[in-house]
Amino acid sequence: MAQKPSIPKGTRDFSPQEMAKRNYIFDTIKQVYQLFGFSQIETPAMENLSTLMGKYGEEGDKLLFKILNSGDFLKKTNRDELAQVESSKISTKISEKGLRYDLTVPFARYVVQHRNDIQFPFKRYQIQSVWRADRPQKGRYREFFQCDADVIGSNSLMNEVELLQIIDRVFTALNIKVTIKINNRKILAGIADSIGHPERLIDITVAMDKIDKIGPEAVYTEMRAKGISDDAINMLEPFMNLQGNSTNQKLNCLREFVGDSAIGNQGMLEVEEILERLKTFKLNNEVELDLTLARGLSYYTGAIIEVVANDVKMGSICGGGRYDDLTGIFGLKDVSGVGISFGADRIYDVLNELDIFPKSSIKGTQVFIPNFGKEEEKEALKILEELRNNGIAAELFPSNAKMKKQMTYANHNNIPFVIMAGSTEIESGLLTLKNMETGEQASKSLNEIIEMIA
RNA sequence: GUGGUUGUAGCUCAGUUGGUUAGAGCACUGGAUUGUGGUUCCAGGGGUCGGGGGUUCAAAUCCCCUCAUCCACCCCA
Repeated sequence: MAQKPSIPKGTRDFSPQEMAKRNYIFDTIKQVYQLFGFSQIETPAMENLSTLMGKYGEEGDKLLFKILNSGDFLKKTNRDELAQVESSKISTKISEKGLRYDLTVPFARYVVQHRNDIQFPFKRYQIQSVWRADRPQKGRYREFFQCDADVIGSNSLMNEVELLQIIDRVFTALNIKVTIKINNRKILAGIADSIGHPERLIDITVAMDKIDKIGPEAVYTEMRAKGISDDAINMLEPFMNLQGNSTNQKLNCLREFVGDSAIGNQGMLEVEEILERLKTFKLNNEVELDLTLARGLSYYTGAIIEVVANDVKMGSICGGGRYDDLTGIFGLKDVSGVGISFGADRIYDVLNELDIFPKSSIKGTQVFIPNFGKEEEKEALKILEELRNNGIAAELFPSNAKMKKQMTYANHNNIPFVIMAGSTEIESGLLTLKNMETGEQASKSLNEIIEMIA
């Protein structure tokens, strides 16, 4: 048993059937991205650690997979440091690269590096795997695919609106009912401002975010533990009970509250404009202003977006937001970007749980031809060629195995039609077509068969 | 990082208060059926019971350690 091979925790193999389903998701997303004028790029699986560190907050840094330097990496450390046994101190000496944690930061790096070749605003999409050293559980993997679309080099809120439309279209195409939650970091900053804790923005919002799960009292307790004063907590109370109110009610409450905070006001105006512009379009899913939506990634500065499936219990299946200064860290100032990311693996799990993968998404070989031997094979190859020329996916068994074995192969691979081309068929000129679902057989010419299946 | 769950055949799992040679279904191989799969019947191959240690005349079963796994929290896609 100890000899059994395995793969690292949180990673997965994908069987042919699973790949067909996954490709259906990727293709759907790709199609919508292209429809909105985004073009594709790819970046390496690994980045320099200096590119990745410090971009995702304290939690994020811990979850980075680091790659050990090649060669005798311990040479560069000195004995005193090693003796301290503090991995955080020596890790920078023995590891200079890491696996990418998301696609947004590598993209920001890409933009800075290729700024001379890019015509702004730059609309790119990217579908690649990312790695996080999290503990796996339901809907959470250590290696998973993100499908990102970002617009960089444009402040216009039209980008936010378009991204929301993309989200709506993708989930409509996939037949998943979702709630699109939006908020704005500037509103959260305004709230933190107004209660006199501008520096505790993240702590406050992360705690508020949990109100649905743990209730108001527990939220207050957590805030007190983080050093938020009772006065400030009291001021926050009206927000705790907004859940479920209409967007207008939320905005009204907010207007009173952050009216004298410049940044809060700005955020409110942005949200209002986005919602106003969205009215032009008929969306199939609800867009909800969720003032407790925070998102931990530290680079967001404006709009933030999160999508949850209505009918399945699962973490967010899509998220995103605006980041004003991500490229600034790499030396390109004043370039604002906004993007979204679909979690393909969670979407897969949702589709599976709801059992709504369309049958057409898992279509494989249409026609199977058993191999009857050297002589018959020649004829079969001609038929095969003709079928393929007509766009019909077809295959011939590579060797003259037993009929039972060959039929089992066709059955196992869900191939709907089998064409028998043995000596009797070759003599008569008519082929035997077997429908594997009904078991019926009929003599037909190749042309008739092609017409029927194509 | 914190808390819990479960480890028995390729897969899903039975296995009584510790007691002969550890079982079933599915899958696989062969046959009934040498040109017909999915249904049926017959036969067969497959296991250091996660690993190590302990208690006992005797351990899959009890105890300790360890590894793995899944789930929840945290965080997120």
